Amino acid sequence: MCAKVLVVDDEHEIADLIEVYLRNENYEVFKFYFAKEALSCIETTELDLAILDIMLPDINGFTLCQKIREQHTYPIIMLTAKDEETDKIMGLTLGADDYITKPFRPLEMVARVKAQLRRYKKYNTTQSAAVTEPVIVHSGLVMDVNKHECLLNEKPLELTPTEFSILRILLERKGGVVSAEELFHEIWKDEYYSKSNNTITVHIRHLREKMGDTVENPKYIKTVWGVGYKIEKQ
Amino acid sequence: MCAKVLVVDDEHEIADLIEVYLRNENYEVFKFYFAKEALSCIETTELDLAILDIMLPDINGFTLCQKIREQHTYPIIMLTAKDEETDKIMGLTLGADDYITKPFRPLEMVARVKAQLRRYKKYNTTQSAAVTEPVIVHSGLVMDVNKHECLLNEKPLELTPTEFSILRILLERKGGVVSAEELFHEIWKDEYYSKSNNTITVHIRHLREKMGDTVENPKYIKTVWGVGYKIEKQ
DNA sequence: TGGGCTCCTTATGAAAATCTTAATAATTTC
DNA sequence: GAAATTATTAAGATTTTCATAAGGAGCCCA
Repeated sequence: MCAKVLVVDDEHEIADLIEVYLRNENYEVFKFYFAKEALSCIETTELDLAILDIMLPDINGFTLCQKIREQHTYPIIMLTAKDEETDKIMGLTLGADDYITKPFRPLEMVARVKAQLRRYKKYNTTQSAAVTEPVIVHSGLVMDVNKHECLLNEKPLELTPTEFSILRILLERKGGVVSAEELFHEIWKDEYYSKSNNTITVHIRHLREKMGDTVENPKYIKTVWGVGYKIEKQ
Repeated sequence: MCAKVLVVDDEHEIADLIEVYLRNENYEVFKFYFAKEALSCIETTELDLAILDIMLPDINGFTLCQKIREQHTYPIIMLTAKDEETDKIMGLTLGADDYITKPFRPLEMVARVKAQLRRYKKYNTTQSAAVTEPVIVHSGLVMDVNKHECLLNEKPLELTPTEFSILRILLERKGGVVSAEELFHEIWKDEYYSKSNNTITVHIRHLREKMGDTVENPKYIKTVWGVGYKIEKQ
C-alpha cells in the first residue's frame, strides 16, 4: 500500500532527516546507519525505492547499489557529497536512477523520491542503469537538474522556470509522449486543467524558439498529433 | 501508516472514481454504495477521513455525518449536487469540514482530501463543526473556494491566484499563525524556500492593499513578529 | 481516388496580467 | 544602537490570455 523506502547513511542526522520527511509523506522507512544492516532488509522486504549514501563505513554505496540491482528493479537514489565528482560519474554506470548532492534541501529530496516512485509505478521500470541527471540527448543538449542549468551545444540555454520544467519532464520520459495535460499536472499540481488552457502550447513554442526548433522539422520537441509532445531518444 | 478513507456514495461511478484516485495516492479506501453498509465500518475501523454523498438511498448523508461526529473527530467531506443549495447550508451546521460539488474534477477532490488530512494530522482537530468553505470572517469577508471567489463587504475582492491562495490558507488556519515559509511551501510545493525570497511579503502587501488593511492597525492580516501572519477569529 | 467540407487540435503573436527581484526604508527586539 | 525581520516601491521577468491562423483527420459524395 504505502511505498517502502530503504535509507542507508552513516551520518545519523542525514538519515534521520530523510526518515522524518519521508514518514511525513506516509512512506514506510527502513533506516540503517550501516550497509551490513541493510543487507537482510534488501533480501526480505519488498522495497519500492532505496536511498544510499556513497560513503559508507563498511560496504561501499556502489557495491550496495549493485547488490540491489542484481535482484531488484526499483529506483535507487544515491547521496553524494558536493565534491565527489569522480564518484558521481562512476555512479552513472552502476544502476542508480538519480543522485542528490549533500547538503540538500529536504523538500527537493522528497520531490525526487516522488518523481522516481511515479515513474516506477507507472512504467514499472527504472532508468535502465542511467541516472536521471544530468541528462544528455542529441549529444548537444545537456540538462543538470541539480544545478538547474541547461546547455545546448556547449552554450547555456537560458530557460524560465516553467520552460525548464517542461523540458525536464520531456527528457525524463526519454522519448515517451507526454500530453499537455500531463505536463500541466506535473507542473502545477493541484491546479485544474481545461482544454481551453493553452499555456503549455505557448511555453512549448518559447522552448522551441530558444532551442532553434521549427514545428515542421523539429530536432528536439516533436508534436505527436492528438497525443502530446516528445523528445525522441538519440 | 496510510490514511484510511471512507467513501459512501450510491452512484457507483462516482464512488469508483474517488476510489481509484485515492488509491493512486496510496490511501486505503473503504467504499460503500449504501450508508447502512458503512455503519459497521465506522464502528470497527480507525478512519482518517470520510467522504459522504448527501443524497443516499437508505440513510441521509447528514445523519451519517452526525453519527460519525458523535464518536470521531476526523475530517468529513460532503458531496453535494450543484443545485442542493439548501442542503448545503444545512451541511454547514452538521459537523462536516468541507464540501465538494458534483460534478467535480478528480484532482481537485484529491487536493481537498490532502488538505483536510494535513490539517487533521497536524493539529488533530477538525474545523469545529464549520465547513472550510465558504469561510466567513469578520462578518465581512467571504471566500468560496469552490467558485474561487471572494467577497469583502458584499463587494467582490479581485485577487490574483497567489493572493487567493495566501488568503485561503490564512483563513483555513482560523487565527493560527502561518509563517512565510509555510505559505511558500503550501503554494509552490516542490520549490525551495530561502529567507532572501520576499515574494510572500510582497503578496501580503498586495492583499492588504486590496483589503484596505494597514500594517499598523490591520483588520484582517496581522503580522506576528518573528513568526508569521494570521487572521484572527472574529 | 480524391476534392472539398467540417471539426478538432496545435501554432502564433502580441497584449495584459501576474509574479519576482532588488534596493531601500521602517520596525521590532535585545 | 545593532541586528534581524518585515514593509515598501517600482522595475523587470515571466506567465497567461486572447484572438486568430494553420494543420491534420474523418467524412461525404462525385
